[in-house]
Amino acid sequence: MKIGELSKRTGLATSKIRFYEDIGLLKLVKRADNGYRTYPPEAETVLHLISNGQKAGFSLDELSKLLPSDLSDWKHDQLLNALRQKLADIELMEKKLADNKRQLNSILNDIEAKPGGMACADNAKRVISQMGMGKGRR
Amino acid sequence: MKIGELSKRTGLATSKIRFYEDIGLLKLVKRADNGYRTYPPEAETVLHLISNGQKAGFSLDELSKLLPSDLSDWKHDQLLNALRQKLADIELMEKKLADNKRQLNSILNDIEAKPGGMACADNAKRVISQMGMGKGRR
DNA sequence: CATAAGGTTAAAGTAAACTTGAAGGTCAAT
DNA sequence: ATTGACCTTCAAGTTTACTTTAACCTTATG
Repeated sequence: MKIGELSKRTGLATSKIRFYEDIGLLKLVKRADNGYRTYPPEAETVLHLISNGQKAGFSLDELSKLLPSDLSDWKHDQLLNALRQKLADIELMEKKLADNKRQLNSILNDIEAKPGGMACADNAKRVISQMGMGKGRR
Repeated sequence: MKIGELSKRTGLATSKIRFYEDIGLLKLVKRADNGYRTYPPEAETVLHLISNGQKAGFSLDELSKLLPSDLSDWKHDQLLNALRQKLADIELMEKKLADNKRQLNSILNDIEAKPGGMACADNAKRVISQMGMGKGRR
């Protein structure tokens, strides 16, 4: 298929598809006699893998190391490990969020229970300050 | 505290902390007589919130709309609102994380459950078709 | 007093992931 | 044969999120 059809099938802009080729991420492409790009149906699969990989937090650089040019060459184990690592990261973050949520809820309950108090605001500030969602390195 | 201490406490580069101030994301800062930035302890909390917000998939732009501008100026009424807002923020983060996680899990499950004689390429296609995610817009 | 360590600014540079623009070639239909 | 849709390349522009650089000021220490 030509790039326009691939674009419609995947919902990705043609510029994006050409860009992925430029950076060596999408290698499943030949040229027709007129110079037009021609894609096998597999290309659609690869593009979906790329999009979903990005949604799951992978950079294009990571993806180009993970995805093979040929799907039958898929580095199965490598991909599995990478996916499991991302999943672990997310689960850790969910835990922290749940903790923070629980703390916030208890603060809210306290404040709503005794509206006149002056200490409650200070207390709230204290708890908020302790809301260590872990050391935030990126 | 001065910027160096805040940097050490949070693990964030001083350039990053100044940058967050530049774009109006970190407003918890005064100036000493010598011109040095001076931060209240709450600044550490806010920076952790920012880092973790980013990890949860928020852009700095989204975060500057979500985060309270001044933790130290919170009054009782505002505190309640801020807490409720924060709770809503966290729930939003949880949704994003759940989204990411669902994405990853569906990929993982399908790859792990790879039926015996199925070729990698075919399996990959099956994975994609079952992701139901359709067209990868971001 | 000298010097290092740490603070200040403004501006420029970087990297990722694209998009846009210009100038043009190809193809199907009227 | 001309229009319009679709294709090409290459370069330059954009956005986000920072870092680096340069020149300079302030504070602590030997």
